[in-house]
Parts: sequence; structure tokens; C-alpha cells
Amino acid sequence: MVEYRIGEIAKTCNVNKETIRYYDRMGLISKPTRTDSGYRLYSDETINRILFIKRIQDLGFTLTEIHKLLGVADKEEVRCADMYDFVVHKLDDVRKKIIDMQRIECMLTDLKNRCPDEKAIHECPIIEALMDNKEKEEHQ
Amino acid sequence: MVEYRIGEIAKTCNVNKETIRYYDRMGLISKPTRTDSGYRLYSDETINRILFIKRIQDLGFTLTEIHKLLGVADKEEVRCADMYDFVVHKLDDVRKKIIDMQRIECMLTDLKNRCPDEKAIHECPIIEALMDNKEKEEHQ
DNA sequence: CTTGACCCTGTACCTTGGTACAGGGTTTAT
DNA sequence: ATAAACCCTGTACCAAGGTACAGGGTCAAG
Repeated sequence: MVEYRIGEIAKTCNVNKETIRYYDRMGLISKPTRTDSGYRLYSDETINRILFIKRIQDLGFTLTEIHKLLGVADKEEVRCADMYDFVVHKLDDVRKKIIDMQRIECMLTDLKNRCPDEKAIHECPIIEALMDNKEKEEHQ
Repeated sequence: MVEYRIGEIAKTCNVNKETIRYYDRMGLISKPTRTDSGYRLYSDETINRILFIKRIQDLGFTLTEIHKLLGVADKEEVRCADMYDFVVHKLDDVRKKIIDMQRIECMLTDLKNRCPDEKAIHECPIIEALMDNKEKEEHQ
């Protein structure tokens, strides 16, 4: 079995060496074997795992979630059901977030549309709209 | 003009006292007057400003952006044009983020759909899909 | 006159996902 | 044999938006 030093792994996976040590500390990758002088030695398995981590991180999973997930994946039994639940749960999260963002989009669009064509006038309808609890209070 | 102590303001605005001191330090609210013993005293204006901050924070603005925005708003001239640009820029951001999230949603949905009805089997299609660079490598 | 509820400042700490040294040791190439 | 390139550990630091003390002062009620 071929073994690689941290720098090679970093280059292959396109991550920082420090990131790999960080994943090591966090227990996201299995403990490497070491040379007599203490250098870390990793196998292809770790390359796959790092790429896996990066891929699902892009899907919006946090490292904590990934950690849990990998724990599940490493167990072999029931792992499929757990994975399924995990993905379903995350999907739910993402959908909620999208709805939230769309709400924000609406509000911003609304604010934008309040602006007349002549943009350099003194009263700002945007500020007024946001400050609508101020309405008839003091102006100083 | 009525003046309130920090605790009252905190209760009214439903934020922590520490948060108000933090906003004070950050220059997000105007410097309070003080009692002889150093207690902060705020007016209604500050209540409105804190509520304003909270409202646009919910719209996805960071405190740094809000700081800039309030600076613009306090200047009175050109403020409307700047506000407009700000909102347009933020709207763009939000739209990009939504598209991103929708891409993630698609991928998660795809992963979910790979699961057969019998969920407790040993091979996990989700893990397999995510690990597709592993394919014919070692199983140990 | 003392207890409890306030308030003050200053500093440290939290989370997340790393990055950046400092101060060493090792290996490889010339 | 020595310099460059690599590795090690341990610690501090980054953004953001606060929170949590520690160690003190102040104010109103009983």
C-alpha cells in the first residue's frame, strides 16, 4: 500500500497542510502511521475521505455534521438509514433557508422599488420605510 | 425628553444590555448622556435606531454594512442615492445566494432519491454517490 | 444601614474553519 | 557538508456578533 506525506496529500486534495492537521486533530480522518522521525503517512483512503469531506462541505454540511455522518458511515450497520435521515434533515434545512432568503429578496425588491427615478433627492423612501416606527417622532 | 437607562432600553428592544454597550463601542448608536455616577441615558431616538438595526440585520445586512449605511443616512445629502445602490447591491447578493442554495437543494434531492424504499440495507447509495472517486478502490 | 437590583469598565471567551507563526528536527539534492 | 525543502508541535490569531465574568460603584426599599 502506497503511503503519502502530508504535503503530497495536500497537493492532491488541493487543501492546505494545516487543514489536514486540523482534520487530524478533529478526528475527521483516521490517525496516520508515522515514520521514525514522526512524519505523518497517509494512504489513498485518506485522500478519498478528504475529497468526500470537501464535497459534502460544499453541500452546506458543517464539519460537526460531517463528523457525525462519518461516524455513521464507518459503522456499516444501519448506516444507510441514518444517512438517509441526515440528508432529508439537511434538505429540510436548505429549503427553509431558501424560503427565508426569498422573503428577504422580496423585502429588498420592495425597498428598491420605492425609489423614484430621480435618485438624489433629500427624502429617502428606503430609510423612511425601514424607520416606519419613527413616523411622527422628533426630527433633530 | 424622556431618558431611559440601559436596562429599560434592553427590555424595550428585546436585546441584551451587553449588546447595547457593544453597539455603543462600535459607534452604531449615538453616545448617551450620562448621570453624575456614569449611568448611560438614552432617548427614544436610540430605541428607534436599535430597532432599525435589528430589522435590517434580519434582512441579511452585517453590522459593518449597517454602520456604513447609518453613516450615509446621517449625512443627509446624497443619502438616497447611496441607499439605493446599497440595496441594489445587497439584492444581487441575496439572489446569488438563493441560486446557490437551490443548486444544493437539487443535489440533496438527488441523493435522497437514490435511496430505495428498503432503507436498512448495507450498501448506502448516498455514500457511494458521494464517494464516486473511490469506485473500485480497496475495501477494508 | 444593609440587601438586592441596578450600573460601570475592562478583559476574556465563545463558535467555525481554518491560517500563521515560532522554534525546532529531518531529508534530499548538490 | 550544507542549504533548501520538507516535517513536527504548540500556540496565537482571524472574522462576526456578541456573551460572560471580575471587581468594583450606586440607588431605593425595608
